[in-house]
Amino acid sequence: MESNNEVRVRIAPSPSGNLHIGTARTALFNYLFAKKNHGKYVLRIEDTDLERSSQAYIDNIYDSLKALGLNWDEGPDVGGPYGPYQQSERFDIYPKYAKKLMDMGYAYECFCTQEELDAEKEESIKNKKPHKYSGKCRHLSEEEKEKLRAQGRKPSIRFHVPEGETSYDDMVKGHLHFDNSLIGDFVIMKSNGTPTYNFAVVIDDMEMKISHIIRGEDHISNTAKQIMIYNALGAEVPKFGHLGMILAPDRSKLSKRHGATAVSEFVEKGYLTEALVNFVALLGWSPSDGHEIKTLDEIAADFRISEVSSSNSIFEYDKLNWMNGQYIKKMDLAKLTQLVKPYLSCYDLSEYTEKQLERIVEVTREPITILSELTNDTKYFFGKDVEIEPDVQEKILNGEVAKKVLPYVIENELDKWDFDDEEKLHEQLADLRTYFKEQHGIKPKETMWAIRAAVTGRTHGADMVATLILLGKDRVVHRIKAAVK
RNA sequence: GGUCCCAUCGUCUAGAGGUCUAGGACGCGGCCCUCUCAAGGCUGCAACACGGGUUCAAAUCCCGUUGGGAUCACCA
Repeated sequence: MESNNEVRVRIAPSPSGNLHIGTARTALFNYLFAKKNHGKYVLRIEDTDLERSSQAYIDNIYDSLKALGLNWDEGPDVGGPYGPYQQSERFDIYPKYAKKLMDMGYAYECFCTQEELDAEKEESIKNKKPHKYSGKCRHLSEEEKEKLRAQGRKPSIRFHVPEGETSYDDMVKGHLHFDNSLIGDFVIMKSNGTPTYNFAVVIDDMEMKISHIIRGEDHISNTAKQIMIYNALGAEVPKFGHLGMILAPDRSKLSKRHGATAVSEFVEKGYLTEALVNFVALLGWSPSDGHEIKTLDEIAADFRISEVSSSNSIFEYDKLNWMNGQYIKKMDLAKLTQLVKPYLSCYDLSEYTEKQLERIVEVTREPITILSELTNDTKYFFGKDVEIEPDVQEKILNGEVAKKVLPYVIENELDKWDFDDEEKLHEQLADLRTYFKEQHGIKPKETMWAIRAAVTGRTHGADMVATLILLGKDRVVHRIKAAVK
């Protein structure tokens, strides 16, 4: 009895593209549900459509899921008691069930050609009637079937939809019901001998003992069909829960033209997987304590599927960016430095030691929101010379303040500055500010601007003391002298 | 078009008949801090789609309207 109560959920992506952020959210909610209920979380690859599936996409799905921390208990790579976990390796089991259904009178062979089906469809559209398969092959005699077969026709197998109503209690939407008379007899086995999606999922979920199915609400209409198959097979119907969709800001389906859609694309852009998971969890779910920055484990402990919002939610970058920034600020420095390196590949990293690189990341990480910003934000650390922004040249370096400050610094300060001692240099700069404020009435801010402009070519950037020390005396002297010329 | 789902600030949401002159977060404005950009602290702006009911009382329940979404394949 114990095994019957075990919570088993699954995520069943189809490898016809990289792992979509929406699929990632579905995976996350399944994972959370499994964790919260001490159940198993299964990964199944639905590659029934061999034409569109590829190994590269399968690898992308594995990598993305792992990067997000959504590790599965059973799956194609790790195995498990109910394998295989890849549909293309399960092709021999579906016909058995199809035959069983036919023997019991729940399914029948359909010899209609695509053309005939299309004609039927057009006819009903013309008559403004909702389209639905007529069921004309339902009562073919053995002789008729033989005749059709002799013509070389390969039959598909259709499920005979019973009369009445199909209903169930959705874990997030509540009670749902469907009028069976609106559903035509649907194909479960294609004429080429492979199962259709609706059939394969049911067989697989049944054999894999899936207890709860959490998925996007685009599957609601499939649910009726699937429940009918479970019932025909005399199998226990799992519990269903349908999540609202993630929409783009224009309320359409999230697609390429809105920017990144695959988890791997977000990662390439410089989003941290921890932030991605956290953000996506907040689409439809909210923490009971109001504290939104949470680890996967914390979210799992607080997760209740019944409290998930049943409406769609819009994917806005503002909050994702903010959250990503929060994670960047808090992340372990050594780890972050490694993550950042790919974005710094255009520079000669050998100019600095590993420790110094870490320091560069440490002092530049503060204002950034995505990792890729660091490419530009660390630019002035590299190379002997620095590129001065036109605006900075004009407004700062050509200004009166710079003309006073910079020569003074060259004359009286550079040799005194302590490039090895952060505290001392900090004081020396503070003294310099005080000096110009008292002697020339120049604001502290402006004094620093002049130096910053000369050394970094910009008006803002990392902490000045840290920057000077990192750059080192040679570069600083060179750059300040170059600026006064 | 048929069917189904959904509807609180711009966005994500809290809210399960009275505690709501509707709370939080992001974003936006202001102030403080400050060598800059940030961060942090304080603060301001901003929503119950509309119309009917039910009830002493409705953001919360019911009906309708409108709007949005999904789905109607031998794709998954």
